[in-house]
Amino acid sequence: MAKATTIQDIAKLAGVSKSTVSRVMNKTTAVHPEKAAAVIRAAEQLGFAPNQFARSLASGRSMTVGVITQNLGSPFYDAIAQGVIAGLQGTGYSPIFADGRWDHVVEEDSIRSLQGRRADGILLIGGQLRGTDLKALCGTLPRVTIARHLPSVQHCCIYVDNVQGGFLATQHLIRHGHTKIAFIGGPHHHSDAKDRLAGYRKALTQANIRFTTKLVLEGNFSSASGHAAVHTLLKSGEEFTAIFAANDATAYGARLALDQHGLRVPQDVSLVGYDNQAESAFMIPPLTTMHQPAHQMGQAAAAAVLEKIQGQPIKSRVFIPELRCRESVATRT
Amino acid sequence: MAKATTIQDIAKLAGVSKSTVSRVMNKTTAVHPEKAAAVIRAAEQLGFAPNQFARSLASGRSMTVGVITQNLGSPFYDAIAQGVIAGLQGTGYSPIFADGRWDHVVEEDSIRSLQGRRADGILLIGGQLRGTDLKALCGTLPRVTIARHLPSVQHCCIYVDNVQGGFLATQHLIRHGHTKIAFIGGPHHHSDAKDRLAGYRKALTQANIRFTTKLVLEGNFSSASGHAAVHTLLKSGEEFTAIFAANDATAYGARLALDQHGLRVPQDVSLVGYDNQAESAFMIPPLTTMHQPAHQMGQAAAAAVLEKIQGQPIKSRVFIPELRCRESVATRT
DNA sequence: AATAGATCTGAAAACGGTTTCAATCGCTTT
DNA sequence: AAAGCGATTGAAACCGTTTTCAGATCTATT
Repeated sequence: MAKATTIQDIAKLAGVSKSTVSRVMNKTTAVHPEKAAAVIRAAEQLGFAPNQFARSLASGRSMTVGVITQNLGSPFYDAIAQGVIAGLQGTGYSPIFADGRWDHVVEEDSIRSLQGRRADGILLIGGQLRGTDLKALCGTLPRVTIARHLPSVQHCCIYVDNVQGGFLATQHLIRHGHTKIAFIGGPHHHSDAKDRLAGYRKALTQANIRFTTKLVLEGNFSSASGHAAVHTLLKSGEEFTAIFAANDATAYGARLALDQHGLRVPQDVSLVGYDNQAESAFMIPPLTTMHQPAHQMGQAAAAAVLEKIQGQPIKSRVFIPELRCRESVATRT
Repeated sequence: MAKATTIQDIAKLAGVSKSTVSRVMNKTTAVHPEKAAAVIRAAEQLGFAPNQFARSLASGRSMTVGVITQNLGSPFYDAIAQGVIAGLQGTGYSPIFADGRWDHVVEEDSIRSLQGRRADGILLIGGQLRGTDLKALCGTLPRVTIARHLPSVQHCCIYVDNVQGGFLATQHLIRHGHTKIAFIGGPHHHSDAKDRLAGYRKALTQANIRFTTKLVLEGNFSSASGHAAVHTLLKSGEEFTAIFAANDATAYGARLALDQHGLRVPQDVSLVGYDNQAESAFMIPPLTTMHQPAHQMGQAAAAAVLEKIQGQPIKSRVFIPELRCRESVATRT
């Protein structure tokens, strides 16, 4: 490509010094209107796009915030990312995304790389990093904000209460008269999955329903795992009248398996999902599920990093998922 | 944060010059093993992360490729993005994403910003920019690669053949004995939507089936629009035995509307989607749809930019979507 | 033993901006 | 008319690397 135009070229064309050009571009100091106009004209004429690298190097600010998210491509984390993008819109800061893939090694690499890119702030969404590691990081790193529940880092956590979500979903089923409720969870080491399971147990306990491991199946948040789980559940012979799936994708798989076994939803088996994925409203029947304010959360997180970058202390904030009642739950008579 | 450690700090600690440190870090020139070891030790001890800005500024290479995609959050474009990420993995280049949102103003802004970030290459996926604008861009910009069909820019196009896709889907329906096939499309100005419609017409013509506008509905690629389209279609009284929806999301909406009107799929109405979204395999019944090799395409596109950055000419490449037969199409007897 | 390469190495010049500092200018104030 | 002030301005330093260039040290040849 042709050599990019620099501040210097503009200075020459407009007949001023490069300092003045810089001032016009950043509006840091008043310059004579006439000269300013000349500079702007020159800039337009030459199609000037300031070199961000030089800019950041000189100013020490990168105007970027690094976002480490998990499972890019999954509805929940994508929605958060959208929220972050929206929250950063118009603030002059741009996000740089990195996928932690729920792997603390990948995560550490990403942080390294973000560090190299001199992100002004870092947003950690979910992930496997242990509290102690995080503490260490918080010391050396710019300004970290965490979208995840972490007891050891009380301040600066923004998260959605997964145990409450699991509780609410299960309670909804119980209120419709169900007592034999199966739970198809996520990987057992996954914090979201663990929390939702905890919520499920809490609801059972509160309603004096005996908890049995025979009704909890391990999935991996995929439709295929939901499908498989229903097969093994059915084969086990354990009775159940409802299923709470740890996410909507799992619920889809479960629903298909049920259909293949001639079981109707909701007449024979009630089904509740988690995530309120866009497709859920159009399932047959439309799926009752827990809505997570992911977009809102992303925006809140973005706002929080921004505050933190400006040196303000930020407050923790927890979001509560809401039940979206549709047609996949029937009353057990 | 504490001032980041620089190459200079390491030089001092290791007792060498910063040039040497740079050489060790980049392996550009052999240095005495002993000194190299000292440098590495020092770097580790100080937790050194090279400042990418300084690096890029000095070298003139940013080691990034800007990718302008459309509709972040939609399955197809997300899958492409994943492919691009995969294709860039391990090459030393990182992607910077910007969402063009199918709006040429946004698109131009994004290109501007990417220009400022001195992306070494630019990948344009879809979008509204006109051929002439693109030509202009190709002149001034680094190395642009286009994932989209553009007759005016013959070289360097990577795309999937949407008219062939539309043709194949419609043909599948025709082969199953359907002649009254409704088409629920996308916005009429959307190139993908237009192409799929063209494919639909082509299949009809080839089979000597009269084309009628009464059977083509305009949607916007959302489930809600598919839902609405089926309502208006049914109200119109126009007969039909099959629906080809321009994407899977639309098909989901259509399928629910059909169900609400007591129409069974596929016994009463056959349904074909487009995209092979992950959820489609788990619909009731599993949805027959056109699979687009989005991930592969993303990888191919990434490979292409890389080649282009290295100054090699790249060849255009067109991908053909494949039919994924599932259970939403029945033979019309 | 002298010389030509071949290896290493450090000094210094970019890279393209921002920012500090001091100087100039035109007015207003005494 | 001299002094003081605020508004503008340019020169120069600096940000942390890479990269060129030339010098220095070794090794191998004659």
